[in-house]
Amino acid sequence: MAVKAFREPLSRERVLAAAVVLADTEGIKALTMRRLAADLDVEAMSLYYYLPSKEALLDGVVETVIMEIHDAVGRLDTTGDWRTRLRQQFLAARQVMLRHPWVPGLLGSRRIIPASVYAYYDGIVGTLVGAEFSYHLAHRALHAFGSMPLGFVQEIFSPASAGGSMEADVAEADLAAMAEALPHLAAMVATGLHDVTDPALGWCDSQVEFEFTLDLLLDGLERLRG
Amino acid sequence: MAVKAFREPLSRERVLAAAVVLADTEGIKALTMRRLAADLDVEAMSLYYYLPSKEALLDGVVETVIMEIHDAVGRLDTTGDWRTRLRQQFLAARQVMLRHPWVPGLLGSRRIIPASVYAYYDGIVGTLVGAEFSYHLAHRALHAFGSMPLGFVQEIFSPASAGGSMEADVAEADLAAMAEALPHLAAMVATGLHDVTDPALGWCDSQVEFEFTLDLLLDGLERLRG
DNA sequence: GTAAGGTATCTTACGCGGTAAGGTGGAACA
DNA sequence: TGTTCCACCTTACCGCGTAAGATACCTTAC
Repeated sequence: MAVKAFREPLSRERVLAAAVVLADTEGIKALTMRRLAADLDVEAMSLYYYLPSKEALLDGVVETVIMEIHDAVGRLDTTGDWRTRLRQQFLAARQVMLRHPWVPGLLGSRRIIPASVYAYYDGIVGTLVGAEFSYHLAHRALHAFGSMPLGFVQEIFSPASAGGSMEADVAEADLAAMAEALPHLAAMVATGLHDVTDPALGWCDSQVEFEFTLDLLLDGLERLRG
Repeated sequence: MAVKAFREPLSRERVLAAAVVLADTEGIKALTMRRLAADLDVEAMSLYYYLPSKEALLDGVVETVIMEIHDAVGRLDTTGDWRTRLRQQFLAARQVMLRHPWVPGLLGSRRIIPASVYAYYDGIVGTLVGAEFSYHLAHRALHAFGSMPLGFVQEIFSPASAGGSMEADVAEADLAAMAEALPHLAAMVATGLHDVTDPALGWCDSQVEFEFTLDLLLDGLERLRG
């Protein structure tokens, strides 16, 4: 008689957690129902006992990561003025996103936004109006922040799934030819574009770039405040 | 004898143009090889004579839209200071994007960036350094702009494919319950969030929001310039 | 003990997706 | 009159999400 291989029973949480791990380790494209089931030592259709569809799975995965951000933000201390608090908060979110570089793309494809996102943004509005922002300006601020509260910015060059940095691309291309066709970009690159230690969430999305843009916005809003 | 139905021969350009039209009219999900072929009165595999893969098709489609932006920007007059020029330019790009609301999502999923994008950004750098920006600040500016040169911003709420506006969502939900769980957001909505005439590229991505954020960035950069 | 019912998982099968491999008709050229 | 090449078609495969239903196991009731 073979030893019965007991396995942890499934659950919505276990499935979602495994989905996040799978996306983290092998990319979002590897996240298929069959593959996820295999990772859980189960058949694909068994997942449908806990999730009605793949769309629901992806929604759940997004929600899982949002919760991770929410938790990270909740652990921050809440002393300091509005700028300090939001700055800390967005940077903490960014640390979470760096662990899940496939989230921005996925988030952009969702049709419905989990309630936890609304709760998260509600807190941001609370911080702003608590600092004498009008609701009107707070609303504008939310738009201006874009995806920064969630820890990322739209990156045109080299999305998360790409391995190559611009430096690599440039190295591949003929630099001389580039100087001819793209004189200004070539000059910019030549002027020492980066030290390139932290490609992180896409091309050039280093800590300093994120912070620069964030501060640009915070400064501008500070001037309009009150 | 049946009348021979002559049809325009295929070409890469014709395929790409048809793909853009298909995505515009029925959404990016309808853009499959079989469906696109059917629209062109051809079998799916025939497309592979002009394009090596679906990925290449999508790359080509993106490139097609970039060219459309490039052309629109090329028709603008180039008098005025750097702010005026870039502002005009980004707003012109936005008009193109409004015709192709599926592009932001698609662009985010591309692995390689068409050369035309680099050419386009080269012009922006040219404008900036021509206005006494250092290359360093010009680089920062490019990052700060994010996807604005291409005419859109990262929209967390309600991506392009979604039909619902936040107002609709809010109307569906119990407003009283929302006031309880999300007091600040509820207050913001109550304060008359929008007139909601132009949902356009996603939730609240109205012209005024786009311009507000753009001006916030341009103002900040102007202060750092020179 | 056994029958009934519910819970969690598996089996099978379908239609649709991208695309590999190779076929075919006609025009161009020898 | 072949031969070649171009443009398009036919067939087929595998992986995907998932509908429908079977099945093993565990309770609970009698």
